[in-house]
Amino acid sequence: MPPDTSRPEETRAGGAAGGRATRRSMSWKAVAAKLDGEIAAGKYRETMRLPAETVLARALGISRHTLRRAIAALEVRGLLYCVPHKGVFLAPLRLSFPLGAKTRFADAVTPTGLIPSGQLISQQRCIPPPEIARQLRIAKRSEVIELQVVRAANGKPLSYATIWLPAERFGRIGDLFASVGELHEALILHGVPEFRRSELRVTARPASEVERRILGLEAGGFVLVVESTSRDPTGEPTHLSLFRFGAERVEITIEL
Amino acid sequence: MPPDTSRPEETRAGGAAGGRATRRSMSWKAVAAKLDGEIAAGKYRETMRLPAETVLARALGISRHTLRRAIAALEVRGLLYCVPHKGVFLAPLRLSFPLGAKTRFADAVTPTGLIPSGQLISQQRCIPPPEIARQLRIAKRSEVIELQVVRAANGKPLSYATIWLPAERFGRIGDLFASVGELHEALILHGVPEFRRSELRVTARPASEVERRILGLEAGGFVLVVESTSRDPTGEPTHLSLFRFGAERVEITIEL
DNA sequence: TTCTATTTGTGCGTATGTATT
DNA sequence: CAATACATACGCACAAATAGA
Repeated sequence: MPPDTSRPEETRAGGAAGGRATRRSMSWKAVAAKLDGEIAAGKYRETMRLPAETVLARALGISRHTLRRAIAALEVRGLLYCVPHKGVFLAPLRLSFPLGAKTRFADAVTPTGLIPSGQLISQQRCIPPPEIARQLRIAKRSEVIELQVVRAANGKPLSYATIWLPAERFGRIGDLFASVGELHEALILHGVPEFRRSELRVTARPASEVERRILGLEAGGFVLVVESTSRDPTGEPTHLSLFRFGAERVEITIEL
Repeated sequence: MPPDTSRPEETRAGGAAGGRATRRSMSWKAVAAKLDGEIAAGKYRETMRLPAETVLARALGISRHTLRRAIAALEVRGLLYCVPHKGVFLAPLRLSFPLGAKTRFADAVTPTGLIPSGQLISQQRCIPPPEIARQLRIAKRSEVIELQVVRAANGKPLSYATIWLPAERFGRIGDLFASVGELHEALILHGVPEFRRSELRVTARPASEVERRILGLEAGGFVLVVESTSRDPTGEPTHLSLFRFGAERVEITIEL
């Protein structure tokens, strides 16, 4: 992007950022701050393309170099993103998704005023991959219930989750989930009054075709993958869940 | 993908997966399990391209349809990834990066046998964006120290972090960091015996040009962004850090 | 540059075993 | 019992993108 420097930010403060104005035009920092303010004030809309660099630079009375330096700074902060030969776009607002030891999906979504919903896409009883069995601390060839759940806010799909539970203990979890529409409630009906996530593993990777279709992502989209193990009060693993979020739509917040 | 169903997995077990073998060829599940085992056993190497679908299907004695169904299942689990018209590749192993309330970078890397290093790229004193000031609970126009740090394992860049600290309290943090090479130590020398991360915010987005260059990512690469606020024992925010990881290289694990 | 071979993505038609109605 | 629905599996064919000559 900026061919004018090999460093991400300048090494020393210097410049004409805040001091006396000995130059007529703005420093790249002033430009970045100005654009930052305009974005915060809502001048540009979500995912909207900004004016072409030449146009915007002329409007601000600065060189294209300076503008590009400012844009690069905002891009690193995640406010803008650049698509080569197409333009500069405003990064989409992300739905903040709190994920703590006890968070339920509904708790995460309702504060935003959106209406949460959970739908069981499929359930099946099967022998899990060895890694899943290990994490659930069950025998290698014992069965699990595998649930596929899509959760949405205001009808727009937010996450696509696969959840594994020991079949011996949670034989009817699928039907219970289907009737109450919440994993938390279904587990209570199964005799687990409380459970806690004990560990989270977070990665990001390109979305598969299935994930793109379910989450409504376009080609080249990424998913944010959150895997977690939950345990009942005795420390026994109750279930393992693999959440996939459209990366550009959410921000996951974790309380420590 | 599989045009034979609108669902990601079949709803019921059914099929001829485990039962008596009345057919000669394997079910797609058996194929997935076989490939899973071969991958776990190390038959294919990291990021290696698998044989072409036609070749692999013939070798396994199944149709290309069945093979594709199995590949789709493994792709959703993150073991493989497909690049259109190029091939199917083994997903790269990820460096697990534990990020808890008190984790230090060195603690995260040393168990792997890799040699950690941290390099201060730049430091500067400046007025931060309003959002940063708010999170640090300092006056809107008071100064902060902004550090740019690249951390590497065995010389390969792992993370690129921007760290903001109140300038009034941590005026010499940059020089201290440069001499000891660890933020934790530098903060101790600044009179902060202990600090804890109180909250994490995790997102993923396309890497900017700067990030690609620093982290050595290729075009189209994604960064996993982890933002966290740390506080001293009195609850006063000490610093705010913005970590960027090459998404395909790491897995972040969080103890709750 | 154009041409070609390779490879994945997608669609259709058909057959079969299992489960439900 | 039969009729139906469905997941599964196979073969063939073509489109679209890529890589190399």
